[in-house]
Amino acid sequence: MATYSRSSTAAAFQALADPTRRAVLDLLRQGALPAGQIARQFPVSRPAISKHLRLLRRARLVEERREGRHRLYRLNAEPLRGVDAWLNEYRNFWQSNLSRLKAFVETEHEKQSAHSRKKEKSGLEEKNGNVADQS
Amino acid sequence: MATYSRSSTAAAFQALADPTRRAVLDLLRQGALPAGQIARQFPVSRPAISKHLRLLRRARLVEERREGRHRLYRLNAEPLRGVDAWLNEYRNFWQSNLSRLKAFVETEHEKQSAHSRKKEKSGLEEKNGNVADQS
DNA sequence: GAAATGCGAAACCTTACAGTTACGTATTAT
DNA sequence: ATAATACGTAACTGTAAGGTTTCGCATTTC
Repeated sequence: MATYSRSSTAAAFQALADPTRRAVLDLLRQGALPAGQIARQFPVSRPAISKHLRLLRRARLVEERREGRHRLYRLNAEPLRGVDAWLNEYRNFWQSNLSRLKAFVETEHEKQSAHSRKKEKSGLEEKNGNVADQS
Repeated sequence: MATYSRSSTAAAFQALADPTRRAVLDLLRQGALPAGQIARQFPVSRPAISKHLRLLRRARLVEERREGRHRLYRLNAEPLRGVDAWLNEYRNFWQSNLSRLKAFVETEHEKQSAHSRKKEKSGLEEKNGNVADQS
């Protein structure tokens, strides 16, 4: 697909995929920096960083401000709110909550396949329903 | 770069970059599903979904369990904890906190470029220091 | 056993992207 | 004016990604 949703959140997700870009954002958390000083912190060429910055700017995760012959890049965390909101729907899942459910479903499954193997008719929707119970 | 950090968090970030994969995870929040039923919900071919699932599995965001001739995929949100942790460092930035700082820096800059343009010697580190104060 | 079902893997194509070097352009310094 | 600085852009390369169609392999069903 690759062009599914052009929301700013989607752009943020895509921008965050690259570890160098995440590191650039990490760096900018401590204050705005000119492109050159950013590039100096990474084992890649300046144009490479320039391109990362352009992508980050497209995702509105950084803002550029021309300052004489410098170009200062400043972090704009606002698009990360969308990322956070998406993640929010998953918070329940990584608490002990799911671990217990997971264990339950698995032992349940082993019991079933261990002694009554023949009546495995619609085991699909069954499991489906089970797991859905966690919400 | 593209092979910078092989941590599971990095893999998660990369997996989340694709909107289809995020949608698959959203779907699986409601319960485990076999590949076919997942594929049916998307306007792409089944093998395409298969590949997405493989990537998600590599990132440990889903777990596969063979169930007769089905393969059930279940959400595993645990790797998202790393994503959340990364994001955590940015939470302060999208609160009113930064907005005020941002406004301050900008008016400060306009004042400076408006009346004393000549003594702009090391305005770089200066600004740098300013913005760093937000932490 | 033969047919049907449910998938993954292979082979292939196209586009995106991270990286490079070389060049152009604007700004400050001399 | 000239040189140096600080960048971005262009052009090119290699590789990974997402997509498709074709094929093959288990597992049920008949």
